[in-house]
Amino acid sequence: MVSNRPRTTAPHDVVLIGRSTQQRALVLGALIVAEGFVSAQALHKQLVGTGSSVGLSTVYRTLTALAEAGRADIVRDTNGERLFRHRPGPDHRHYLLCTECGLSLPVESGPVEKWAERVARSSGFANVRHVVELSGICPDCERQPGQAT
Amino acid sequence: MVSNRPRTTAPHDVVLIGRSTQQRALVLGALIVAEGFVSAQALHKQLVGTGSSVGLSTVYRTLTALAEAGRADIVRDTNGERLFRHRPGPDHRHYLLCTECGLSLPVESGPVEKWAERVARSSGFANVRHVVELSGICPDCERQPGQAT
DNA sequence: AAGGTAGATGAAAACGATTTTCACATCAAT
DNA sequence: ATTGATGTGAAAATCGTTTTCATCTACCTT
Ligand SMILES: [Mn+2]
Ligand SMILES: [Mn+2]
Ligand SMILES: [Zn+2]
Ligand SMILES: [Zn+2]
Repeated sequence: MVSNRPRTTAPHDVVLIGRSTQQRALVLGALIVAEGFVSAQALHKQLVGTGSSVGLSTVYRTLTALAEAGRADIVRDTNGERLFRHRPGPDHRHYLLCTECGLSLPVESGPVEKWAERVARSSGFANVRHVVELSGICPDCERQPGQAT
Repeated sequence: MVSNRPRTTAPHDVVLIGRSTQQRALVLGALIVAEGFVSAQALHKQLVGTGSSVGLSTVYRTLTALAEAGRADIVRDTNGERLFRHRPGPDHRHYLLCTECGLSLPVESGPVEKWAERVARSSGFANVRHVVELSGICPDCERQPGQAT
């Protein structure tokens, strides 16, 4: 039983999905820096803008893989576009998202978790998932309309 | 002040969005008969199959209008496809949806409504909406896998 | 019962996000 | 270094949905 821990270290953290490539490190790094929900396209534009050219397909593939590995959350905005957010810990959260400026506020979700579990148990359904998204206009945007990017 | 109530009656019910046309009656009728969540495309196929040819654009337009008028609920399935369901009353509900067969079960959502309202109030956000979707495998589908349409 | 017109329809094209293809590059184990 | 599995990316394909625009129609006014 020889130990075989990794020999290389990546900028932020080692990508734990498949091989460790430069592109995956870049995407993960950008996602972490983003500090909130971002679309694959926005992330791609930003990467290209910074000179770190990564293919759009690779951005999509990496984000999808991260989400499947539990390292990213996904929500859908009103247009059906998927927004990704880095999830540092293993904890599952819900956010209140400003539809004007994109600000996302983690909210206390205990009650809704308990409710979802109770409904799941009493229904007889198996493998019950839930999607809970709150959205509105944040105080800042409410005060100064039409200031968004 | 002369009263001007409608002079015609439609098969199921008068469509209360804009003009009353044959196509809208057909779409609404099909949506009601569907008895659950259906996609615009499925509804269109069914209408064409029954000989009642209605344009796909019209199906989309009608369903969107119904939803905006509060006469239909919309959920997004995992692929991002929109599913519509007729809403008879003015009450707002949430459903537990079987991802295998499409069965939808209305669930008791009092706690989640209260929670959403409390979060909205304490956040300072304006015009807060919520999307709450539960999905899983219904007992029947759990028992006999791969029986779906 | 016309006539006029804002509103509705539908076939086809446009859209836009995401996925797939496939030839080529590169990671990592030997 | 060799090598085979894996990842990459430009371009094309998908696919649900929206838009366009020429044509039609519901329905209000004469
Ligand atoms: Mn939750
Ligand atoms: Mn609700
Ligand atoms: Zn805001
Ligand atoms: Zn089922």
